[in-house]
Amino acid sequence: MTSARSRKSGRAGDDRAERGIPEATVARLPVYLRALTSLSDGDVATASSADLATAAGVNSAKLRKDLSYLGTYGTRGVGYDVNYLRYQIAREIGLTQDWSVVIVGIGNLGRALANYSGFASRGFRLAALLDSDGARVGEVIGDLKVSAVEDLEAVVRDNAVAIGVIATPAEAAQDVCDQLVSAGVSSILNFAPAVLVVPDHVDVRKVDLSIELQILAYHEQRKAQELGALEAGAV
Amino acid sequence: MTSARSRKSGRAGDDRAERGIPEATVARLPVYLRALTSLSDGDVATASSADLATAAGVNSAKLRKDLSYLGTYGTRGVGYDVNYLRYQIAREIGLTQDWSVVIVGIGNLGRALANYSGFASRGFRLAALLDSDGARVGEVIGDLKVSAVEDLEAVVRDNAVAIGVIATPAEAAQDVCDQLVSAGVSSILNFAPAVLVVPDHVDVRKVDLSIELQILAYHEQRKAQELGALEAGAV
DNA sequence: AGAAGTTTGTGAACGAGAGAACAAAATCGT
DNA sequence: ACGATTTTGTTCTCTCGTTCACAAACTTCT
Ligand SMILES: NC(=O)c1ccc[n+]([C@@H]2O[C@H](COP(=O)([O-])OP(=O)(O)OC[C@H]3O[C@@H](n4cnc5c(N)ncnc54)[C@H](O)[C@@H]3O)[C@@H](O)[C@H]2O)c1
Ligand SMILES: NC(=O)c1ccc[n+]([C@@H]2O[C@H](COP(=O)([O-])OP(=O)(O)OC[C@H]3O[C@@H](n4cnc5c(N)ncnc54)[C@H](O)[C@@H]3O)[C@@H](O)[C@H]2O)c1
Repeated sequence: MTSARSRKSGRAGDDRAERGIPEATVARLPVYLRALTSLSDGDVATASSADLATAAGVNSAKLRKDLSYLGTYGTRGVGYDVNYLRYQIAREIGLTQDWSVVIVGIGNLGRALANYSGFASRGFRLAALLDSDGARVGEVIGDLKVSAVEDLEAVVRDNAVAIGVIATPAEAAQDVCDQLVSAGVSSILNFAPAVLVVPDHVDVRKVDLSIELQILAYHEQRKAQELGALEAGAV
Repeated sequence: MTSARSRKSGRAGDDRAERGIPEATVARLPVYLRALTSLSDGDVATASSADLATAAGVNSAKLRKDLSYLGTYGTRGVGYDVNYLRYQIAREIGLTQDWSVVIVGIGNLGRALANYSGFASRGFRLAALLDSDGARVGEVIGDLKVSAVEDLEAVVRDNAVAIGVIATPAEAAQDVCDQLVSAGVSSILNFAPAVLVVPDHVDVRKVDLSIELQILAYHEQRKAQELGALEAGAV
């Protein structure tokens, strides 16, 4: 997994963006991208790290350090050229090319995802919607028809699909995941509350509503306790 | 914000779970809880840290350390009592009480969320569905009727709502957020692609599909580049 | 009872990330 | 031309999180 990661620069004289941006930074780049797009829409040509940091909701030092991993795209005393930086980040993330995506499990959530316009807006193209329920196959959502899950392998092959979205019940998730992986998908976004086991070369990210709510509940409870302790102390 | 955090134990002799579990641990507790529930359903009475770690998809040492923040609930040479540990985690997170939740923005996504059964299963009770679109008000989803967003304050007050879910377009998110906060909500789960500004005492967590896809795309691109470099090197 | 085998809880080493602080590099005003 | 001002890029320090490794504590077998 880490075979080629810690190698110091491949070719001589190529220190720029030395293959390997910290994970925490990668997770923030899309946020910066969004902030830049919003500034660009407002006809702002140049922005300082402080401006950008405010728009992105982060510390300005952190933002500058993040951007420094990509290269030196700013100008001291001036700031960053909004459109130029936007393009550089997009290129670094890989948004200058299109990505084909399949959604498996077209229930409540899958249908919402299929209808989501923000999907296509950033170079993510829906190649197919797949479901195992015969009653759902053939239904039209947006501009796509729901296909049978049996077509998965053909769809992935024909559309060079790299990213699979799982929106099935938890029980089916691992099975669907295995099918995706064996068809050649190497990135998976999982909405089902299940732990997925995948080979090393496959990336999995999960979105879990229930976990988010529980984290909020924990802090909410703590706030209440703190208040209680405060009142008790005041007596 | 950190006023009472670094104080050493409140009462004498009360070192157990000394108010303040690391954030990374808090985020994993719900995963452990899910693993325990699944084991309990399979009539497993006792599980070792290795068993649990496998079920939760984490390192066993990490799991043990996480659990040690709650107290010493395991037995050396044996493992953990599944149901006992399950209760302890649930209590620590605050799931032994019910939490009232409102969803604002009943479009594609909000409707899917409202239909989501996994919501209620863990002590999260939907108090209301709110939308600003008059055409949507009155529509029935699940066992709730969509209310006008003008009712927000009354709903929050009458149901002691602590958690608000935002599923409106990005443009409306900050405005809705402000309304929620001023009505008394102190935890917010945001699905809109917008940076929310809130007072210190309010917690915000975001779920952002677009960001997740972009992170996957970055790694996907890197994998492809690595492969390319490998082939070039082999020539 | 005592030896052998398990498994927890935690100290210590290591690594990653956040933020403060500042020198270097650019612009602007005179 | 040159000092004052702005703002980046980076170094340094500190905090937080992960993982290893092992003594302590428990069970089981003889
Ligand atoms: N609805 C939500 O708001 C929400 C929120 C968070 C998480 N989730 C999770 O997302 C998942 C989907 O939720 P939902 O509400 O859409 O459920 P759903 O029951 O409405 O839809 C599930 C769909 O998956 C299909 N399916 C089942 N097995 C399949 C298989 N092996 N291959 C292909 N398709 C299969 C079903 O036919 C159905 O259409 C669940 O795991 C749920 O826990 C949903
Ligand atoms: N649909 C998805 O799968 C998906 C996925 C990821 C993120 N999102 C995000 O979630 C949000 C909702 O997406 P959607 O597809 O459901 O959009 P949508 O347009 O279908 O629904 C938005 C709803 O919000 C309501 N609304 C607008 N302004 C409001 C206000 N001020 N107060 C109360 N209600 C208001 C609208 O009437 C509408 O019903 C968007 O920000 C979107 O970017 C959606």
